[in-house]
Amino acid sequence: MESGDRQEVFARERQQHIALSVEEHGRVRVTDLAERFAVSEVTIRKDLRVLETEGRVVRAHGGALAPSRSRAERAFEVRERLQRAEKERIGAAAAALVADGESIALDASTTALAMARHLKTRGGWVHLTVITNGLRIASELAGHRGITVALPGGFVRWEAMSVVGPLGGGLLEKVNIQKAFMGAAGFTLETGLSDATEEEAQLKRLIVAASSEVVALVDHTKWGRTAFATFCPTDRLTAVVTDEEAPAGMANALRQRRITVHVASGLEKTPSQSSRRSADSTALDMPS
Amino acid sequence: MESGDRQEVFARERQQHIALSVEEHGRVRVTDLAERFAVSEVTIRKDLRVLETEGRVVRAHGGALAPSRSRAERAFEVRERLQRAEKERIGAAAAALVADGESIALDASTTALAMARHLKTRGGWVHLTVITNGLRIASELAGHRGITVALPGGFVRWEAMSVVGPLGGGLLEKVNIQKAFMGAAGFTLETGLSDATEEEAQLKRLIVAASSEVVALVDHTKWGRTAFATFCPTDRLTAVVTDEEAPAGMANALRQRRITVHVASGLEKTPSQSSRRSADSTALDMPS
DNA sequence: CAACGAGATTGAAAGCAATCGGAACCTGTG
DNA sequence: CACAGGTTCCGATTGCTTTCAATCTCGTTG
Repeated sequence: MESGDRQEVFARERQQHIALSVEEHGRVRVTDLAERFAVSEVTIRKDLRVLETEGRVVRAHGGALAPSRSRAERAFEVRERLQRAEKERIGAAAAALVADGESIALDASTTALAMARHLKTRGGWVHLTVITNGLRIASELAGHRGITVALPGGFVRWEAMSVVGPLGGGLLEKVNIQKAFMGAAGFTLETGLSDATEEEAQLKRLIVAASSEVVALVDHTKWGRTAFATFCPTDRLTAVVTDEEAPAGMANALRQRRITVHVASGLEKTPSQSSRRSADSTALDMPS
Repeated sequence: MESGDRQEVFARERQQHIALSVEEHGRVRVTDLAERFAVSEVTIRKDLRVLETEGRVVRAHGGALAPSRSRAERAFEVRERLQRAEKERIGAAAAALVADGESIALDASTTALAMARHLKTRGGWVHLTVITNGLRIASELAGHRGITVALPGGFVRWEAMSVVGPLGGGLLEKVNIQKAFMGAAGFTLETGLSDATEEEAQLKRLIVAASSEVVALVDHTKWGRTAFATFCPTDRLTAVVTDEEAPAGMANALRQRRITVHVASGLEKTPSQSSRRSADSTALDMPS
């Protein structure tokens, strides 16, 4: 950019070339690109980071690869990777709150997916009914002994692999749900649980309305944030499952409102014998 | 691939190859992989550990195995393999019958899944609406430019990864469908299209009722067989897409009833320029 | 028109993290 | 118990992130 004989090459322009190169060859290396465009490797890495957030390449140590899967799968997997460890723990703790014979609802969040995997692993169900608007969750749980899966009807939102829309009402108005386990994009005391899109929020409101109890599944990054559309006020919540880094002040405020706060710590390792009674080990007491 | 002139391969890339290898062969051995990628066995074991945490392989002494798929996935895959080549061709021919701007319905059959894959590949859609009760199809088509996917509500039948049940009515009573593409377990002139379970047939009847035209997707093994529940009488059919081995007599009888019979031969290869008019190349004339 | 500041782009440098394989040591399997 | 196979720890190397400052563009202001 500074001087010399090179022609002007805008950053954006260079990124396009990199993207094309990845498309063509399937893989590129940082060192090669730096040489080819006569810029530093730092700059190339910045370009790759931009392209990665756009979903056009997948970064790897030393370079980048062409994204293999379809757009929907990619978008979903990116979200799934974020705070994976926390979601895993939250999912395990939430799964422990479910008793055989219940009817529960799960939304289409990645945290609920983690929970579904734990329900699946636990096994031994005689009659568990799961209502979900998440295609991934439905696929995951289908065919497991003792688990019945129901989906509301509607349009498929590929960003979340979820079913939304006014058409979905039919099922949700007819069923009774004991506990709804809901992820969210934001969670504050004042606004409750909120999500990024109105259509997703609409369907979640229906789920909430059909449920006796509502359990929020929110890792610490969701606390204190507000997303576009609220679908569940704080007072409607029965319990909140979160991780250790959630702000203590807000957690205490929730307890004062008689909302149980389950903190899923990374320590508890009871994969097999965690019956539904013993597993909420860290509930109700949070250090500091 | 094997050795010698090995180019720099990113760790992530190598892991992808290992995962593919496991998927394909069902099992891999550490020593083989170490030789193939010209890295130490320690490194391969680290790769396998990563892939295991991602759930893509299951480690074992000496190597790794493909993760045992769920009952639902196994059942589905078995059906998918049967007459795969025929289903592939039928799917391609059927996809050629779809025009941009239409609303179509697909059932949860594996033949419809093959068709969906062709719709996806074809691309260039501006506004195609697909109503399906197949979870696999919905997942496959979601997120593709110009394609809107809708699902009826209901319970998930794991055997077919389909949505069934009386609750699903809501959506299907409100929408208009131009063409319904329906697989079947049996097809005769007298009984029409039939399926093995009543609940699946119930939902298909709703789809048929909501559609202007009905196109049957039936490979030759379905002809002349009758399954438990009929969901569409022969006279309701607009067209039938099948393969070359379908009985000529029955095909002619269909044509006499003014039902178009498309025979998907293995020869035609018109992936790009097959507009909706030209694509029924083998329709209406069946040799021998 | 010069001066100024906000914003974008770039890369040098320093510190951090991932990758890899060797070696010592542990473990599952026959 | 023998031993192939696995784990853990370590250091070397390479690549990555962050910080910070230099440079350039562009719009605004005096």
